[in-house]
Order: sequence, then C-alpha cells, then structure tokens
Amino acid sequence: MTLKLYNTLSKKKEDFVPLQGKEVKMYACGPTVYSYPHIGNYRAYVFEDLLRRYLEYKGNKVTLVMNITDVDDKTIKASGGDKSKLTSITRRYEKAFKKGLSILNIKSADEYPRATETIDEMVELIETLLEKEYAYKTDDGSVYFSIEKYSKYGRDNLVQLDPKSMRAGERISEDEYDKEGIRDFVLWKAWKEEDGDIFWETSLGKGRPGWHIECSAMSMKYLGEELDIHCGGVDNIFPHHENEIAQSEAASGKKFVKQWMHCAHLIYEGEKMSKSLGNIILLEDLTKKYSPEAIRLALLSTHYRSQLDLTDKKLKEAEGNIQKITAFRQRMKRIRGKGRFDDVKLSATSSVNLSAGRSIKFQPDFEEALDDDLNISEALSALYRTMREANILSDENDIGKDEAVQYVHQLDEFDKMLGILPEKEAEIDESVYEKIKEREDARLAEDWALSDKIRDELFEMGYNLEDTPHGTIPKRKK
RNA sequence: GGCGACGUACCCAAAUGGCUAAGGGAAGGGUUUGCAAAACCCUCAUUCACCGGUUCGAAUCCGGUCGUCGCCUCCA
Repeated sequence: MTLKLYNTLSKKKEDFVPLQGKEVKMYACGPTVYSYPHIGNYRAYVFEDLLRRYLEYKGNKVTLVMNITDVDDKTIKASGGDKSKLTSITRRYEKAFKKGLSILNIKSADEYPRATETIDEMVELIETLLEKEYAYKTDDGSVYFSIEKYSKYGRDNLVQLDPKSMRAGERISEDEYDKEGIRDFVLWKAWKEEDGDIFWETSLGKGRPGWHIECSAMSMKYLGEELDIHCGGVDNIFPHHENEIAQSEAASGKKFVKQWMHCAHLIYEGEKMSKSLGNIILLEDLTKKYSPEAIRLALLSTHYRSQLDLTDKKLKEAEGNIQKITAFRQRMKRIRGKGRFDDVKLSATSSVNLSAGRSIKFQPDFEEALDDDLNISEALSALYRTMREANILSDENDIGKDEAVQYVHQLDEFDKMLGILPEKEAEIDESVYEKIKEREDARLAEDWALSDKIRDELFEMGYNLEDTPHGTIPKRKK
C-alpha cells in the first residue's frame, strides 16, 4: 500500500517516496519562544507527530528537525534589548513548549536547533546569496533577498503570485527599511538602538538574522540541501515558506523540499484565538479539565487540512472515547487476566488460531485510511467498528484468550500512531481485589445492602465497578 | 482589491462519478443486570446550502447564487 500525501506545491495528493530509500528527512517549523504556546500551536505539532509516527510505522527511518526561534522582533521586544534577559525568557518558554510536547505524548524531534546557535550557518548562507547576487546590502547594513533577481519567485510554487496585484502602497510606507523591491525580504537586519546588546558581530556587520533564513540554514545543517518533507501551519505558506524556497534554491541550485504539508488552524468555540479577544487557550487550561489523551484525540480527530473548531463538547466526546478505548483494552486483557476473572470458556470457534472470517480485519482498513493523506476519520471508524465486533464476541462469551490477545496487540500497534492510550495502566491494588471478592460473596448470598456498601467504598477509593459475565471489573475513575 | 478553502442529520465528521451516504456523540426504545455501570441491538439525512447544466448515472464534475472562514501584516 502506498502512502499518498497532499502536497501544497502541486495542490494534489501524491505518492510519497523518500528521496533516498527509506530515509525520510523531515523539517517542521517550531515555535517562536516569546510566550506560552497555545493549544492551536499544539495542533500542528500533533499533526506532525501523527505523520512522523505513521512514516515510521510504514518502515521509514525519520529524522525530524524542529527549530526554536529564540531571537526575532517579538523576543527582542519582550527582553527590552537585554541579551541575558532574552536568553532567560526564551529558555523559559522553550521549556514550557517541550513540557507540552511531552504531556501530549508527542515524540521528540532529533534536533531542536536554536536560532541563536545557528548564526554562523545563516551568515554563511547569506554570504552565498550575496556572492550569487541574489541578495544585496542596503545603506544601513541590512541584507535583502532580491525577488527580481530570482525570477522563479512565487511562480509554480506554494502560492501563485502576481507582483502587480500586490498592495504595494501600504507596505512601502510601513516599511522602515530601504528595500529595492517591495516584495524583497530581509535576510540580515542591521543593528538598531532598540536591539540593545542583542546583536552578532559577523562578516555581514553588526546585526541579527531575519526570520526566514533560519529555517533554511537549520534544515541544511542537519538534513542537507534537499528535504523530503517540510511542514508547518497554513499561515506559514506565505511568505515564510515561499521565501525559504527562494533563498534555499537560489543558494543551492537544488530543489529544496519535495513535499510541503500544512496544517489548518484551530479555532476555539467558533472563534479565532487572539489576544484581543482574550480567548487564548493554553494546554494547561485544558489539562485541568481533560486528560492529555482526550486532548490529543480531540486535536487528532479532525483531518489536518480542515479547520478544527475545538469545543468543550468535542473534548468531552474525546474523553468518552478514550474511556471506551481503554475499557475495551482492559476488557480484552481481562479475558486472559489473572484471578477469577479470566475463566472464560473457550468455545470451538474462538480456540487458539484465528480462523478465516474471524481474523482481526481492521488492520487493512486502518492502514488504507491513513495511506490516504492521513484520513484519520476513516481510520478511527475502522477502530470503532472492530471494537464493536470484539465486544459482541465477548458479550457472547465467544472469544478465546489468544484472540483477545490479538486484539490487544493490534490496538497497541495502532496506538503507536495514535498515541492515545495511557503510558501504562496503573496497577490496581490487591486490596481492591479483596474487596471485590468480599462483594462477590455478598452478592452470591444476595446481601445487596452489603454489596452496595462495598461498591460505594470502592467508589470512594476511586473505582467504578462493572459486573460482567466474566466477573467484576474495577475501573479507575477519571 | 487579490489568492484560497469550506457548506453532508440535533452536534462532530468521512465518502470526490455508480451497490442500502462511514464512524463518533446526543436523544428515544430495547436486550442484559439484584440494582447500577459497561457492552450489545433498534430508531435517528429518499438526502448531501440553493439554482441551473454535463452524464445512462453526481453529495462528488461545470456555471451561477447565498453563506461561513482563512491568507495577503508577526502567527502553528
């Protein structure tokens, strides 16, 4: 089965074939660490995580690089031009960002290069562009990329641009720099008074890098001049990624990125999150009410190219589904579990080997769905359908432990991509089982008062009980 | 003004030319249960914003209308 991915470059789904064998070089635009990342930021990282995990599932070795933008207009402004303050601010938010990644079970990138630690590479790249005359220096010492020189700019690329139609007037008047062309973008920003002691003394002069150049420099440093996949949020398509293509390809003469992928935005309760509306939602705002797994599932369950309206209702739904899935896994495990709960009769049909027609068949459906540009809805649908099948078998006492183990195993396989099962199931204390046994005895004696009392006790301890044909199952309350 | 996306049941959300329009949630009814919980079963869009057109055949293609949204400026 071939993986098809939508390419922003061609505006079509394309078969994904890595440039080299099974090696996938992947670059994802990371955060600018000037404040706490909000839940919308994390949507993009969750999408990239799904992509990365799926590529790995398909047998690829993925090398993922994600930049940390720790110097730019916003971070400098926040630091008031104080370099040590800049560092302390950016490190704080970088830490918060990474903590969020781990909460949401997002696998770590191989590298998280910081802009401030990649200055040499950026300068080198800008020097190359100057040599090739794709860039020019202005009187104040800044360096710009010349769109006029680079004739391929904006044509047959991510966006179709007609330079004549651009609203030039407004921009020129707003721009304090001396550019030759209205669309030229800055590679190197000469030092200004407000920058304070935040500058680098380089062959280009005293100043700091522009924003776009860092991704080109970092990706080249860690992944080479040609990447398989570059992803980010849709807002990055223009101008950021368009500019990256121009400067990278102008410098290297090679095709920069084979596959561009962009994640649509998240809005919250029907509104775009913005500071002015005061509705910026941070991950920690949600973790107070919902489990990380539910948040992750909610972010995951809308296809990445559709705008996601995150609502309280949706998060509740996700929480319910997480419960459903974990309960299912427990149920299947229980069928071969310990103690008195595992003595399920092995019927003829369910014995040992999976026979034809009784095989677990969500694997092809699931994979086929994700092969189609990560169609998560279809994939989850396959998952739910299979859970129902297995639950029916279990209800009918028509499932053997070998088969149940297969279901658990299969679920775990899919969770390698979904990442929504809790890390490990918390061990349930022996005393809980003892109380359950007491209650079982009470129930056999039809002492309902005692039975209910024990149930209440366990409820207080944090467990809900389920009486099933296979015995009573304690479920940890969320 | 330019570029682009979308509009499927009460809600979320797939299916992009052809069998009965997935799946999840909510709701109602039922099986099961000492009671509960969970699980399971049934019901829930003759219809895919609206109007035309192409086609043997369209939610899916084309044109128009209305509506929602994004980008064009820092932004995942």
